[in-house]
Amino acid sequence: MKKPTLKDVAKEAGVSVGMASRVLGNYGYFSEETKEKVLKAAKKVNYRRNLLARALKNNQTKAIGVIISNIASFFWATIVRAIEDSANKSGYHIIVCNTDEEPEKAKEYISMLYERSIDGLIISPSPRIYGYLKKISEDGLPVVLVDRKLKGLRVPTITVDNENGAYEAVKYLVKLGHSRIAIITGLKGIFTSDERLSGYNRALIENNIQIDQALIKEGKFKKDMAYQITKELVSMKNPPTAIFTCNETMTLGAILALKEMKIDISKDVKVVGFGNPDWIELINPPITTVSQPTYAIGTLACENLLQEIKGVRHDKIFYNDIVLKTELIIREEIDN
Amino acid sequence: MKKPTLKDVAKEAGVSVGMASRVLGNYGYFSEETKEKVLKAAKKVNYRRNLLARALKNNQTKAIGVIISNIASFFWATIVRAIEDSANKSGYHIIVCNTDEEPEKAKEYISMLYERSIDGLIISPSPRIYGYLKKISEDGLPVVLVDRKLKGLRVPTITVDNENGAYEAVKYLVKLGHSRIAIITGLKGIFTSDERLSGYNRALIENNIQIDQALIKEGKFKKDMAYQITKELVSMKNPPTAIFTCNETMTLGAILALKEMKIDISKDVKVVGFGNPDWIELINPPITTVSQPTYAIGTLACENLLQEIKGVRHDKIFYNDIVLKTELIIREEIDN
DNA sequence: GTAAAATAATATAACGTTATACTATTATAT
DNA sequence: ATATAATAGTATAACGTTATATTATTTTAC
Repeated sequence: MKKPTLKDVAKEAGVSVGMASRVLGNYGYFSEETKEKVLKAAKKVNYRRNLLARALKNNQTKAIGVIISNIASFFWATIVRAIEDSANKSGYHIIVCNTDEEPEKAKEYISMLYERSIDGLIISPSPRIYGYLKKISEDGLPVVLVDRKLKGLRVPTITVDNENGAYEAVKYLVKLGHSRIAIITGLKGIFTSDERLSGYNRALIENNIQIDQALIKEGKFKKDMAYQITKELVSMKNPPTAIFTCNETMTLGAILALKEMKIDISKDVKVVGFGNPDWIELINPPITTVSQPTYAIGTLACENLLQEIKGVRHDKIFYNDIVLKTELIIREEIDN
Repeated sequence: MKKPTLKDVAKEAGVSVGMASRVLGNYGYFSEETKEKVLKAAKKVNYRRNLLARALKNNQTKAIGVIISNIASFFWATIVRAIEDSANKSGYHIIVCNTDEEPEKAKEYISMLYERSIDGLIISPSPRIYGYLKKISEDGLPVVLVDRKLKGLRVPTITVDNENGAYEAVKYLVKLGHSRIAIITGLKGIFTSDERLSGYNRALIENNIQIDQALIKEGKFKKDMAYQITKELVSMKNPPTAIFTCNETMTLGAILALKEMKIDISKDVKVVGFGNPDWIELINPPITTVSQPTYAIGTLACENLLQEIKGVRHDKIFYNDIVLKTELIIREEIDN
């Protein structure tokens, strides 16, 4: 019933607890004879080490906290999968926390993770928790930001070039002849939302297209909001001829709205989306999207965190700020 | 730098460690005066409890292991999200493990989770690890199976009615006039695969349709395999007029193959799929799918596990075996 | 007014490790 | 032959909690 401990192994082998620990941990001095006795005893009593006790003693839990908005999305599920793969390889495990973009939830989770003595934290932060993160990071906890930067936080950061990704996408639409291009943005204030909006603006300005505030709508990364907004956009007196959606979920919402309204997305209203989940290929006629290397983002985030955990981290001036490239995947046949 | 402990609080408040623990834990006797001193001291030294130490002492980690095939899929991501929501509400956290259906990985994870002293395990099992699970469950670890049953394991189980779901889907195809219906199954031996195949068989037999082994293909739950198999099916001398795909990933693969081959899925080859992610709505013309209550599955799994963790669990004859209903979502206009 | 009961606080022993200090025995070097 | 170093092992003290036994004080009861 009760789990066997080192004490049980030691008793069975007829040695001290310390000796058993040495053999099983393979450090310090012990004779061949003792080794065999201990190993046999461990097997006999069916011993398994208690990582909890070890964590308390060694002051490292081999646990990594992961705070994101919502695992139930293609983007984050892929990143988290990559993080877990990478962490597991190094004997770490991850604790996944979903905030739904609510700062209060994030704070609670950070607090909980701190109490659980995680060795490091990977977080997709909102500016609202800047102070919290700053404190926790300066307190000595290794932190890596993923998908979003946070000005002032000098910690490794893995992002993609959102501004340029959006710029390329919108420029592409301009090249196709569009001048009334709407954008459905993410939640205002979030790094990726703002950067993608910047890219949108730059593409328009560079092409001397007047920015129309009526075409800039905040979809908050939500499918249903994008769905609603799309319907509204199309119903305008002077509707856009193209819509740029700022994440995959909103791309889905927009497409569903257009489909329902029987609008031809190859002619009447073109859609280009940020994010490239595998089901994008289902859209008919096909749409162009901005692809992000999601799995690589997760891997890099974890690898950088493990680096931080291992190495000298604080009072350091240099830190990684990795910006990965996006790729514009053009899917329609261009004949104009 | 170092985290403040109860010792620091006690020293600051001028009381014993035990007293500080009592006040903060709100148990046993303590005076109003002491209470205030301790609370003030805790705030002053910025005390945060150490859940690791508590876990070691109390012999409960408030950690739940979750072993699934792959979080990077709509189905599992939703279930895991539900589990996390439910666990978090009760002060638990989850450790997610991806096996990719490899029994060796599952065994390693179970071993790791055991060493980490999880309080309970939610697992989507393969028959290959029956022995392992049996042992660990009889050893006293609360276990709940999710999505798949395992004969002989007397632990709470949350599944959907796979057999009936598949039966209804195939019956629907028969009703539409199809008699050459192919099935792309999941990994052989896995509960859901076998049950869905059973439902397929029953629907055909009941309708006096000869079962043709050439139309039964193992897609192993993989998109690429379903893609390949679909191409092969269509290229047969006597090809099927309908395909039943056994999970959402394979539905995607099949549809992409048919699309690429320019096959009309409303006439030439009909597709009905098990699983109903939100992007299904993108498919044009629409297809019929079997919908599962994914979020509810996760919630129930976690709630049942928490029940097990709390209550008397062993030597018990009765245990929950919850089978949720699926729903056939018919999307094409029936005009024949 | 004294016994019993309730309250308040402390000291100590776990939980299962690992690291350190220490003792005892060999092996090596001069 | 003896000092030195390497080897083998034990005992003990942490890590930060919480529960228990213990002592001391106050309150209540009859």
